Amino acid sequence: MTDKRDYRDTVFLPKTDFPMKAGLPQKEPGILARWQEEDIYGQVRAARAGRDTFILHDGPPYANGDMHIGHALNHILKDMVVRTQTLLGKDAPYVPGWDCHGLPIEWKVEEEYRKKKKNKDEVPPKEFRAECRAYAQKWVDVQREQLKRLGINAAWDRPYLTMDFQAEATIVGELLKFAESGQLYRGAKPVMWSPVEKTALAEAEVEYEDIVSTQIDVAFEITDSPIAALKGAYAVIWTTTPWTIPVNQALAYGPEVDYVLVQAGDKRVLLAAPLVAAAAARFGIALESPLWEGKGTELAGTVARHPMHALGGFFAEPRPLLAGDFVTTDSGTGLVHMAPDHGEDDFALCKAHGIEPKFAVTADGKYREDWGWLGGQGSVINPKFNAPDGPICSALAEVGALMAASADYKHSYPHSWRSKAKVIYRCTPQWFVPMDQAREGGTLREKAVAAIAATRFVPEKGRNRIGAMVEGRPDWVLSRQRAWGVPITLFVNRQTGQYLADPEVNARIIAGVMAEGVDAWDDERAQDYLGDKYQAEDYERVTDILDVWFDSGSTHAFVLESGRWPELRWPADLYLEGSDQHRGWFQSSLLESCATRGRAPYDAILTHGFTMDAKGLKMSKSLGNTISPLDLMRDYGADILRLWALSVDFTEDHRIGKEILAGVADQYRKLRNTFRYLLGALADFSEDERVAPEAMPELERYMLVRLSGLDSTLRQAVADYDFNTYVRALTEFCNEDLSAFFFDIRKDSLYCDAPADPKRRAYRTVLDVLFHALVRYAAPVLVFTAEEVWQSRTPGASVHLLEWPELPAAQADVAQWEALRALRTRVNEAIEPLRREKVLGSGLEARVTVPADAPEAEDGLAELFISATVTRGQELAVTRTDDHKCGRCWRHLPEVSEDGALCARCDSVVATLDGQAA
RNA sequence: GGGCCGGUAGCUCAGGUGGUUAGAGCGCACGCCUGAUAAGCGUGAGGUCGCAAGUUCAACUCUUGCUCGGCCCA
Repeated sequence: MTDKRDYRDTVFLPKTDFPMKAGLPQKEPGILARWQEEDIYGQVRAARAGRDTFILHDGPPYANGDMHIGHALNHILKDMVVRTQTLLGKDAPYVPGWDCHGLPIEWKVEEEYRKKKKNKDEVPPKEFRAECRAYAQKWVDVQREQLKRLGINAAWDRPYLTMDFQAEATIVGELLKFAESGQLYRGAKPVMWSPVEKTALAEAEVEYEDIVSTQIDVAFEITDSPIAALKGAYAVIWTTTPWTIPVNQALAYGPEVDYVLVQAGDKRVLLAAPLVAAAAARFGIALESPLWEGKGTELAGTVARHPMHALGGFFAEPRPLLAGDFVTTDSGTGLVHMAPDHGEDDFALCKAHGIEPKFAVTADGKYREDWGWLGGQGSVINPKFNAPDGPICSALAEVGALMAASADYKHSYPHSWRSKAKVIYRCTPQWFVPMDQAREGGTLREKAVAAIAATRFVPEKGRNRIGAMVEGRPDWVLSRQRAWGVPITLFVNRQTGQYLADPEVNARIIAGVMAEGVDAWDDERAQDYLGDKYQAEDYERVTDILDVWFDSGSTHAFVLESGRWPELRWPADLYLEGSDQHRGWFQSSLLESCATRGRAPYDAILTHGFTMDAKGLKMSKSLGNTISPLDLMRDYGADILRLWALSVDFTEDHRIGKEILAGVADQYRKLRNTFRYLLGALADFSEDERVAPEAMPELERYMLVRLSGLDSTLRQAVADYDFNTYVRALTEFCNEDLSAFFFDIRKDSLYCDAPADPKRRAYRTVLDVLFHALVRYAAPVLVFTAEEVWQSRTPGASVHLLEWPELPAAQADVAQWEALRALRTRVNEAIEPLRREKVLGSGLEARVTVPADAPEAEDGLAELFISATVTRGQELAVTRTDDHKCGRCWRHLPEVSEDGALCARCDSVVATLDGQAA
């Protein structure tokens, strides 16, 4: 025994084939293929059949283009919700969907036509819609594969599409519920209108860009006023849209604004006092001291006339000065010209005074042929048309009404986001849902506000955001003058202007759309739908289509309620989308459902922020800072992307970039190694080895208590949808409690104690408990890695069928252990200087003296400190031990006769092993 | 331009109702181990808590303004 024997082969080291290096980009597709082959989604459904359900209703992404980082984040979060609920034992089905109608797809198809020099208007609508349908289907298929790759567990072979005939029929049915209950009206209203696309645009279809416009000052002669000084003077208005002057019908002043009358050359002009200097600069003449001053309210009853009054007719009518709260002294003259056809404020103010819009500008942006001034001319968005030397300004100059004109006003102006062309406000007949119509149970607005109060918001601030929007929003404009969408299936009586709301007719319409889709709404079938009671020639068949937000706002009806997905139910437990959807889907669903069912289609709303680049700036193609989830999955793997999404504070805007991903990858490696250690340390573990918690050493029992603490933290995090806390708690537990503490201390026992030693058996029992808990905790996050870990120990059924772990109850003196861990930290601090001085290297060489009143550990402090002998004395001190080093366990113990000899424990273990070998 | 939200160490995040030297993990530096080894352990250095005023005995925490960024709207 005196020869220096190498005891390496008597030490029980961890044994595993589980690789340290993940190789996720290569490995994940294989796991995915197996899940698909074995129908993992169906297996989970079967495993949870009959349990309480948790319904997350998927908000449909638009079927246009590749998956981007926002889609990835959103779907990872949804998958995390579904998987954690499933882990908790709920039946949480997930039916994905896509939004398929709408302008962007239509535009893409038109673009194809333009490339082929084909005119869209020559293509039969039916054919055009078929191409839109095919285009949408193509991107549904592309996005489906991309989302699958993220490891999202969903009913990928049974998604919902808003263009399914059943969906289209349900949307029509929902619209007709509005009709039958009288919650629709046809009105005229200025809406955003694109003269290029000849259609009304939704706010979402408009973007703002800086442009330079012509600004003009126009003098309106005052013909009558209670203030004598104003008669014969000129009210001067300022505008950046000269083309609206031919449609002017009134002027507006601010009631609280101070006005002055000043001499401007040969004219006396009226304008706001604070703006005199700026106006003088534009006019290029001095504006002399006031001839009159007064408050806006004094201008009531003042009447002016249009500069082109000589044209007679419309232009000869009086232009009253009206009080408008929206008038400010920020710019212009403090007097605003009103064209109710072309501005929201204008429309509202004029309507209140009985002045109706004139519909002077046609769909393509020209004045209609019979218009008294500039009839047939335009387009009104053309800069030359509006220029200081253009037809409008020239005519105004001729009659001496143009005070100033210059093409130099820089401002932000709305443009169509597809054509990039300028848009205008234009009054057109549109279908509306009234927000404030008095009804049983309150107005739609009141119902929506009440529904918001009854909904849970995570984070809570979302309530305020959608609440403010609903309280302030105007009536819902439902109609679009486009081709690719669900038709507004209404018949309007040509005599009365009333739409038909006959349930029998409506039932036939719905049946028609169910059978043939939106193509069923055509003239040829009008009489079939109307039946015997009505004559087709008496009715106008509405040809507008529905705002796509009405489509998506109806998903709850055709997905949750229809029975086509029997695993679902109405209402949903949760809607989960980006915070932009407070204006979008959350709201359209809320309004649709409140109007037809009196409550929200969801119990809770979870929102996430947006993903910025590494510097916190938004991603855009023009900045070239976009990061594609497809690239990330190729380079890092889906599990890394998932870990990133679940590590950041998704409720706010958050960042992604190289450094951040490197950090996430480090975090991943640590988790992976924890599992690798568990697998290796548990090699050949069998049930015979298991020890009851009561029979375990204190350290093992303490670790079980720590684990149950982690368990509570994770459960709470799931309940709060606080995934950042979930991931952080999990990794910190692995790092601090396990790797740096428990595993490190018990290394000696695992390696050197006899397999049958009660301490080692207890340790391995706890490792087994840890394994089963941690692999489940990790499964919703690292879906691929958890499966790889699980399969490597227990090949067969998927880890994703398992339920939340049940932990053995254990007792430990936690306060005592906290004191011990604090002491351990102080000992480590004390060892460090000796390392610097090369007095010792390994902590096993440290002889530690602790204060007499220091806490004691069951198996001694040396084991806890991973040090040599520990004694008690006055204060904490460390010296190098005099004891010799055991040749097997490397501990320095008094009983070891010389370096390389064995300690009592090792001697016994080796003897047994030698005996077995012999 | 308006509404709402956010800006804590290199990174990701904690910091009830204002109260001693602002915390964690990772990364980094230095060191230990070489029987979890492209692993494990230890120690340490990093922050004028976006900026500026104000309220207060006391502010990362309250108020105002500014700034940067974001979403929505105009």
